[in-house]
Amino acid sequence: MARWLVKTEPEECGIDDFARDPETPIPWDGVRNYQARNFLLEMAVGDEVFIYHSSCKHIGVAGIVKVARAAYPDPAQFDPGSPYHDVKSSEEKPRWKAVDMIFQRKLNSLIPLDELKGTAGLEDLALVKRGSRLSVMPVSDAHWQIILQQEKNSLR
DNA sequence: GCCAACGTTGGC
DNA sequence: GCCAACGTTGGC
Repeated sequence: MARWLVKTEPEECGIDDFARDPETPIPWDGVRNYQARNFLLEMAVGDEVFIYHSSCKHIGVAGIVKVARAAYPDPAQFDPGSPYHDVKSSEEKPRWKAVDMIFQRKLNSLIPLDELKGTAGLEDLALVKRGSRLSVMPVSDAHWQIILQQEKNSLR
């Protein structure tokens, strides 16, 4: 099983939106970057995913969701009314993908970005690298465990 | 294929 | 709101 991290603006779709209806998968759409899309394509049902809140008051890792449906053509790319519409994409040759994700749990407390940056062992995580704009990224087992350990540490 | 211009991301 | 960093576009 692989593990991932995705960025989102909580105003748009944060961990609380998953928690509100924990039995219902939510489409993860609107990814319009090739590197991020390629990671979406690698996701398998059951993979665990950190939800990271960006561009907001409390920036950091907020919770965990699971992949509920593997990659399929993102419907938004065909919708002229959508901000994610892509005129260069077609039903025959869809360019962009979506996956569905479902709630797993909220972290006991949000792990802020500056804590992630200050933690030994996370230097290689794309998230903490300067200028990184990648919105979907793999998380190694080691990185995953370090971040969960931070959650435990914050309880003390 | 190069690269300047442009639009977007995202922390601050 | 600012702006640095980045990805994409399009002329050549």
